[in-house]
Amino acid sequence: MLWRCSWVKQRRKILNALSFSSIDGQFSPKARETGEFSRRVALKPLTHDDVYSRLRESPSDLKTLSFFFWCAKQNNYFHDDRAFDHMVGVVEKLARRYKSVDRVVEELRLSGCAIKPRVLLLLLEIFWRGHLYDKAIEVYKGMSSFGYVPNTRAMNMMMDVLFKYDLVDRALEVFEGIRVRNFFSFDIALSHLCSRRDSVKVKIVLKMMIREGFYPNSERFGQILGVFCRTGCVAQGFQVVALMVCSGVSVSVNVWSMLVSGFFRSGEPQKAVDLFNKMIQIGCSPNLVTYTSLLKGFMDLGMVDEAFSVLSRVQSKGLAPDIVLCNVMIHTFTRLGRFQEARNVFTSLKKRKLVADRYTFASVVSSVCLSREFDLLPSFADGIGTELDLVTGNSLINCFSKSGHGSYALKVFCNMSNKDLALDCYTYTGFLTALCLGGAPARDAVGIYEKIIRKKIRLDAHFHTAMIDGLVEVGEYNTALRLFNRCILEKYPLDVVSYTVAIKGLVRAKRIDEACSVLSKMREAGVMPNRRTYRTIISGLCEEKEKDKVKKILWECIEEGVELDPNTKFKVLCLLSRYHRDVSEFRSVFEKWTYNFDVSGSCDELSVSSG
DNA sequence: ATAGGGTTAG
Repeated sequence: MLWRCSWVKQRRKILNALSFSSIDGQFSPKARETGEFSRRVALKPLTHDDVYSRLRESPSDLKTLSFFFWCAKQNNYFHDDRAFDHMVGVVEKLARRYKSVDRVVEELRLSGCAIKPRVLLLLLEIFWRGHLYDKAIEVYKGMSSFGYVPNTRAMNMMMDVLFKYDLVDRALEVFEGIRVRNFFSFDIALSHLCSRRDSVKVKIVLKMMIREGFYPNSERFGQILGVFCRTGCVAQGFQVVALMVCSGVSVSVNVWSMLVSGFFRSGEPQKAVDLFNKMIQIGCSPNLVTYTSLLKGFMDLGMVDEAFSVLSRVQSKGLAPDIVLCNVMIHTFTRLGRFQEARNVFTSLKKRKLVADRYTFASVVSSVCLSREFDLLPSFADGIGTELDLVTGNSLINCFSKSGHGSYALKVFCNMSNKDLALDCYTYTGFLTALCLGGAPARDAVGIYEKIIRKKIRLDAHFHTAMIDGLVEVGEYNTALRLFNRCILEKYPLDVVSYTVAIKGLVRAKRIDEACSVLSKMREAGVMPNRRTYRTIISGLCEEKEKDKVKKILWECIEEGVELDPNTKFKVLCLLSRYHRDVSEFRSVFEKWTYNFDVSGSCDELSVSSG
């Protein structure tokens, strides 16, 4: 833990170095009362080396512990890390022998050691340092049953333990219960809340901390800034930078880079660019990380030209791309459908003396999958046996199942399950897709789907949609729609794709009226239909020659400003052109359509390349 | 405990 390395430790070192302990040890009457230890030690100055060798030589664990407590009681003597670390093994043995902490304390008492608050506090600290958190909790509980009110230090430790056990609410209860919070109270809370990326609680605790007159150290400041920038609270990040300046922490390139990516993440590219210019203005030169943030930021917002200008800037600066930048480039080219260029970056890694990592692998797998160059897959099969992380595994499962290599996909899934990874909805979605495409009986797939739901992990719309779509694709319309309706009832997350898939099922089942009612239901639920939704329902209606319904939905589509694909437009034209009155009603719309046909017939291609 | 990066459905 970092917080031990601060000035408290320094102070102890100084005090110990000054050897006040020797004077106290010799003349304090209390020391004489403690018997054996005092007679042996008190005459000499109490040094860390001395204490350590005595701790090691001590014949019984109980005696060792009593001696440890006795030393700690001496004025201005503070145990060093070595002594504490040694005691971890000792108390571990005692706890094992006596089963419970209460019994250890009782045995201590029987052996003549007075049980004072300080004793329990030290015991707590030993367990805490030794990561024996269950025992630490026992000591803490024991304190109150002895009638001691835990002090700030004890409560700090307990809060830390509760955070480590993921008991955030209880940890914060302890935090709030600390009457006089010190720097460490805040620092521990902030460090845990930062690693949990809980920007809301970080905000609250940081405010309290400053109100009570403390400032985070530079490392914690950086962490806090990182959390705000990553969670879309860049405005707060900005305020944190102001605080850093006030408390004398230097604003490094890292800080600027974080803010740049933070502004992009919050969808404010102009502010990111302004900041970038500002940093140059004040003489802080951007590095590869800053450029990578810019590149990624522009790409995420579809500002392709700007993104490429960043690349040429990197080139003109003579900066050699590192593996992260190369990974971003592979990803960028893939998203633009420029698969060959993505491949070129990948093959250039060797020349650049860079080593591909799991990010590279995951991006390349997805690139191969999107480019449908499945013949490259066998080379990935080697990866199945190797160390897979969650994302790479997910990427592989997805790629294998889409390319009809269901058995490989299942192999990866099994591999991941055996590895004690926290499988997420990507994994389960890929798994279900592999099952459905691999021809598993619908009933089995649904059974597994329901089992996964019962796991109570966070599932998203993709997951449910994959199952429903899988059923639609094998013609199990009734089951598919039953699951879809249950999703609505249970308020499972559903998105445009989910509704579109359900409409597809209804269209295929020739239940056109129900398809139309799902369309209006989705609007009521606040989910707006997109081009694919309209394409699905309008093609269905055209096939059924439902002229009037086509007209109604076409108007809605036009009103919502959704542009149909050429294929669907053609179907509509075919159906309606037979009726003069309808043609005249839509004349202006149709004219625009035919104009667009002439200008660009490659509408679909564009939509593919933009993801 | 990390300044920047990777995976999904029609």
